[in-house]
Amino acid sequence: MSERIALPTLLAQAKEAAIAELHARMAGEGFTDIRSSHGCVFAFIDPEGGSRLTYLADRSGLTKQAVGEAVDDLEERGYVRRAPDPLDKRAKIIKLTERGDAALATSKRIFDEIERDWQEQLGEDIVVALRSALERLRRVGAEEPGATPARLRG
Amino acid sequence: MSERIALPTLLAQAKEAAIAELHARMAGEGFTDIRSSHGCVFAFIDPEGGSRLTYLADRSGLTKQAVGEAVDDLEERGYVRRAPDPLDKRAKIIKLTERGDAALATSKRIFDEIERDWQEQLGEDIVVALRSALERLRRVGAEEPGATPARLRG
DNA sequence: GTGCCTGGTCAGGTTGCATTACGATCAGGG
DNA sequence: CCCTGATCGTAATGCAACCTGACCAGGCAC
Repeated sequence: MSERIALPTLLAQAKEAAIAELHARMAGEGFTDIRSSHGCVFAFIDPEGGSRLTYLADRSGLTKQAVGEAVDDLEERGYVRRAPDPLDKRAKIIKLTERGDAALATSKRIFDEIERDWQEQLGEDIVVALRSALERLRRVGAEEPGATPARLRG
Repeated sequence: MSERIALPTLLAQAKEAAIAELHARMAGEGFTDIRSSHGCVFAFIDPEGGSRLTYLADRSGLTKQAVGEAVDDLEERGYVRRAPDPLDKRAKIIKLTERGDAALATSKRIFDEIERDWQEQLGEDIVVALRSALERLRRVGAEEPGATPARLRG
């Protein structure tokens, strides 16, 4: 109780804990080669039709180069593949492979599980309040001129 | 509304927003040369008697080398200095200079201001609930075997 | 003393980004 | 139909913020 810990510190620790938990459980289910930096792909890719690199970069707030590296990595590991875009010969569509699809589904399930675990440990109302507060914060932040860097997940 | 955004993403965005705001305001008050990576020092140093490098490394969850680099940087910029430890000739005590003290005080004030801003935008009860939830999460997390990586602030 | 532990530093490597520059393609006038 | 300018992805390069491993000086126990 002695010291009031700064909010960003608390936010960062909570995020770190959740991400670490995610990767631990992903590894436990056989996805041992997925790293946080792949999050910019999984978090925003269209599971059905795939997405363009530029789209993923926009959404994640990273540069095309950074996302391109993540895609290279995921392609090597068999989670995605690059297909030509029939509408634009410059562009490529990044699509999930079967394995990539499984990884995405698993990660989504684990996120839900973690949130439920937190609810059990803290009480459902508290976690609901936490989510609600963060979502509101996101909305008011989006309206401001500074814009959001976005990022995350994996 | 369509998609439920993962909690870690929300946490990360909130943290990012707060940290960016902190540095913007710090710069506005003349502290233009403080970066996030200096946080491991400011967040855990004893403002009165100073702290050892090893202590800061422990608390922040970083290696001695990483914290040492931050200290080097802050020393060059005049925020801290290394003094010999009278109790142990191997050790050095990292102490805030006058300027470092001012920077720490300013950052604390700004953190409070940001939290109050959030309260105005979202409602006081919501931010109080947010803080409370994060603090509880921290406490249950600390009890687990995985331990906390800690980190942050600046 | 001898031997082990600990505080800090030095050297070198990796990761995750950014900036700049580029060839290929598209889209819209003249 | 070509020319201009924007856009898609890539390549090269650099840098910040970390890490691991090796080391020395000093403390501590026997």
